[in-house]
Amino acid sequence: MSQTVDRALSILPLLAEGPADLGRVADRLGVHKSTALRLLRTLHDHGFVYRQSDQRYRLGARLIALAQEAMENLDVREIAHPHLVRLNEQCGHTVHLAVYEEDEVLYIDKVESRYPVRMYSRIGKPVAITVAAVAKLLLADLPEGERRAVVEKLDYPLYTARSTPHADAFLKELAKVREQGWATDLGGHEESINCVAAPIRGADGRVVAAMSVSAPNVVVTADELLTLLPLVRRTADAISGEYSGRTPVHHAEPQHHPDKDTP
Amino acid sequence: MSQTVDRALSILPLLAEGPADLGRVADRLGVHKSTALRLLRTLHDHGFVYRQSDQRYRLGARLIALAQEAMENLDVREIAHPHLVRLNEQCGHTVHLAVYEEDEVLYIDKVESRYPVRMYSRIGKPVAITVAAVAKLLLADLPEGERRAVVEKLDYPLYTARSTPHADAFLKELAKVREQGWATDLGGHEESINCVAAPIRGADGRVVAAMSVSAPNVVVTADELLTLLPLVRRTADAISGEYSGRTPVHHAEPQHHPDKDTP
DNA sequence: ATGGACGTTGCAGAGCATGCAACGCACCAG
DNA sequence: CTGGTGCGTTGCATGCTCTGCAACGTCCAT
Repeated sequence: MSQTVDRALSILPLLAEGPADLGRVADRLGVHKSTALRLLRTLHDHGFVYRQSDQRYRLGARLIALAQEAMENLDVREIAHPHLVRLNEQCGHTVHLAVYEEDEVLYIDKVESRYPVRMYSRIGKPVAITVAAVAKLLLADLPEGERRAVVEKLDYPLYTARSTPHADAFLKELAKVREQGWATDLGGHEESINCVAAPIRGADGRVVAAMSVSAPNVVVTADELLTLLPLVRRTADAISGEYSGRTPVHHAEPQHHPDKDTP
Repeated sequence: MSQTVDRALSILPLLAEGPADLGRVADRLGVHKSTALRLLRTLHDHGFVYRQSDQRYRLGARLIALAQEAMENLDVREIAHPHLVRLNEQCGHTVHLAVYEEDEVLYIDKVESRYPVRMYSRIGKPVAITVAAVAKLLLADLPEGERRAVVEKLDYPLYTARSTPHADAFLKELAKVREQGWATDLGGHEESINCVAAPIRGADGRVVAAMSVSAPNVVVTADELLTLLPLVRRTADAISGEYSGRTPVHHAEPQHHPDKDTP
């Protein structure tokens, strides 16, 4: 809508690929160098880009700080975190928390597995939306029309032989997931990794987030993982209760939340 | 430099404080509602802001994803991480990694204490620059002129009785730190928390990052913490060596880095 | 009903971003 | 030393694009 801002914002994903010099930025934007320079300067003044010693531009610190604030403000995350930790203490596996936002599903919290074999994922990274168990739960709860629209325009990469192959299959899966109130990903993203997930609901019953437990085959089989389902669901329900204000919050675990930072 | 972009970017920190509606954004920016609307729309199209169900605007998912990429691109972080983990395994305390960037010092990695009493801090949050041990190391290494300039324009909040009170004291402290090659924060930020920190240097000897071990008094006294200094310095030196390409990288620990994400 | 609060749209005017060309600078090769 | 090339930077005139206004639609509370 606003050309100048549009161009400026386009610089950021570009720099996310790695540092770039002025000429490169100008080229990629399709504008004159002087134009790119002024945009970069403005971004720089706000701390969104940083000029490293070799004069090339990188993404800046303010961006990281802002994103962190954005996550802190997600109150589901704050409420859920102790529950995720407790679940991890009980089962030992990696626990994820994810939300849906405009065609993307995104991890907003994670507790690492206590087993030596861990999986790689990261907070803030968009999830493989067509296969992830948490994504299924979040999409399954969208209103019919929006769900169809989103599902239609997705790509369906075949990560493995068990990946969701196309929109139709995905819609069927979503229907099943909505029906049963939980979801799995059995080797759909990586052959050897299984997940089981449950939804977190707000006061109005809408799914506001989803959580999952993931573990590689070498640690537990899919069947064994499924035996954790009741526990996962109970945890998710507990979070739902607290989030929607139904459950009085009982601080069971050693809390640590004076809002201060320390070196 | 560019008015439009400038205004648009100013919206983001504003939204970081919490969700805001159109009128509020327009007021805070000092522009007409229609102007604010168009800026917000542009930000929205790029995923930097998100419109929640009550029509108010929040920071969006792309921002989080971008910041994550920005951090991944910091190669010090990648190299340092396994070392930080190992250090944490050895001493059990919270380990931090921080860098300096344009008048700010910022945590870019953290390994949580294994003791039940933890401290609160977060990756991405600017550090209390006048007292943090890592900040002292990073500032101490700036060129004379820049260091003075930065130190002069800082605020010196008195978090505790031991906080650095003013610029002069800080300059003295920095001189000492530069001299000895390591730094501490003994209750300067929070009365009961002590830190000991060491610098990580690039091939040219410049300090590129700093790491610290922090622990509350109730777990170890300041003196006990200081006995960890050699270990902290060795760790920092190991990272320096690897970062500057002097040390052949030996993958000692169970690595887990297929660049994929999983639910 | 009716007023107010809020988001949205079309429009005309001008403020502001744009591209150009010229400059400064570092680096390299001759 | 000198000419050349590749970079970032600056001043300026042109006109595109952003701006504020006013009017409209909607929702909600009075």
